Amino acid sequence: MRDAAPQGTYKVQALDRAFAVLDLLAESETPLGLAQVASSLQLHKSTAHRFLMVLERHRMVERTTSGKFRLGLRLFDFGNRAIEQYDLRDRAQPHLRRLVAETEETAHLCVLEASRVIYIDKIEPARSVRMITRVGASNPVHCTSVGKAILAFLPEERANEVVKRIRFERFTHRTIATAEALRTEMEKTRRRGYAVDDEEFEEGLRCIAVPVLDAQRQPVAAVSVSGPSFRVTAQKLPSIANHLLQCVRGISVDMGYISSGRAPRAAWSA
Amino acid sequence: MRDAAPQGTYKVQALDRAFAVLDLLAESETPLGLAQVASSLQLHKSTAHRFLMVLERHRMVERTTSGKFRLGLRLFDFGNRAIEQYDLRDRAQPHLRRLVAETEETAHLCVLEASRVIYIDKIEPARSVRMITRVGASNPVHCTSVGKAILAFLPEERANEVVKRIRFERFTHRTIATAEALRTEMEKTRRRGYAVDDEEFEEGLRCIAVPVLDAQRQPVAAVSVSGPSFRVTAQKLPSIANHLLQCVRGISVDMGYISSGRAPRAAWSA
DNA sequence: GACACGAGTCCCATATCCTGAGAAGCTTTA
DNA sequence: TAAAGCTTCTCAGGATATGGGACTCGTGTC
Repeated sequence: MRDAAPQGTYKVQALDRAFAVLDLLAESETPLGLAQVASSLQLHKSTAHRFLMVLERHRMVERTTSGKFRLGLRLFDFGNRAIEQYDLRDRAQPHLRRLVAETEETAHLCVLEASRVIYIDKIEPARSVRMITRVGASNPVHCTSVGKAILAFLPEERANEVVKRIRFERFTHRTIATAEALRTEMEKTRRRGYAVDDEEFEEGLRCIAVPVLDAQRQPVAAVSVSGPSFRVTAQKLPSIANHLLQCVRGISVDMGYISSGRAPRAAWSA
Repeated sequence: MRDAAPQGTYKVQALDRAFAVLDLLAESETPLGLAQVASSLQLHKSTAHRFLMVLERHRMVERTTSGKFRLGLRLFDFGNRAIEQYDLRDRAQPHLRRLVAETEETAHLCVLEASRVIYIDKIEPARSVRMITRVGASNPVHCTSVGKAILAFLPEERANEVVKRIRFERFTHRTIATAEALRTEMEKTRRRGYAVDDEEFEEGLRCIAVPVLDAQRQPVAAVSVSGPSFRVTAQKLPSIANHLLQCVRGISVDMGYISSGRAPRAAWSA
């Protein structure tokens, strides 16, 4: 996950180093001192020091009372701006809330980026085992319901590009391990209209997802419902899928992708 | 607001430039092309190009289908990690929801940074004029109820440091304009136990705030209720303040700052 | 109380890394 | 078809970041 090797034709050493510092602080559970940063990244301490001072001036990092460094709130600001430009999140939230109220399980909103899905939002039911997912984090497409939901409805060409980039990492014994298996799964997903992750990412966790389609009928995001396998049973899937379909329909309307008047010829109606 | 002059003893030109690019994209309503970035920042186009490519590799910016640049989702990830370390936000949320249900006005959760308050979270009532505040944004302390709430309960020494750094920018004719006036206002705030922003930041907007105190009885954050002056009337202030006090009390308990058993000798009881 | 040690801060000469001129693609407009 | 505008790419020179090292401060050890 940590891409220490900043390959790529264009290079600005100082930037790579600065982001390495931010990465390090992001991964770390606790704030880090100058010496720790310097040695972890193999930077001379005076180099590390200068970077940290500059980052601090930009409020990208801040110091705890004990003088150690952690991520700064400026990043929080940037992050919110970044997501705002999508504005999908704001509009989707009420629909997600309703979905959670109906299903009493956790709902996620995700978008695709490269060959990973990023969690844009998460709503948890009042009483539930807290899920470990974190808004802002990302997971591989091949082992998540949201990933498969988006992938399945992407135009063949783009889907292939994504699949090409997947490293088929295994998480459980059910994780899809080959491009071939993934393709059959995609076919299945298209047929039934929703994607399922049956303990493929985490033992005991079952998820079901449906894509959000834009005006051009391209998937721009996906919504999922996740819960422990004993609650999210095979029998319940169609009913949950139904709630999901209503939910994404509402989101699409709110985003102005489809008019609310007539039922759209939805992907899942095919 | 835009600090084009990157003064400070430590300097890494490349970093200042990179952050200037991010700033620019953050401020911009629409994605920008390479040429626009280059001319706005007075960078040579090939320099701007290199920066954007590197930033893209780090997913700090991304390209729209038309090839223009906007902030990338990596920032969203970093941003979430940044506030996660506070974890105040997660814990405070249920209490804020209750507060909003009780008052039917918008609630904000803020922390102090330098001489500005940063909006960590915002909850809006079901039906209300949408407030223009944005989570992640910051405002000066001297003209916000949250700023004054925190400031008033800070140890004298630290409060002075903050006040020293304030540039007393005016927003309305009621904005506090001098350090002296601010100090009297602080005194008043301490006496009554809550801070008020009476159209000092925006005409027609009245806010009331109370600090969240940690185990050492230091203010770490503040919660506010904001609404149009005709609804948030002078008569209602004490009642709203009461809800606020209950709210921050709940937050303090959840954070483990105070035990829920006995009533704490609260700052406002003095 | 003296000493050693580690962590952070600061300065400066040097080599490295970034810069920006410019040329060459590519796309849009006239 | 030409021209203008935007983006991509290359390269040599010199501004700029680098890291050695000195200095300070705080903490633990004897």
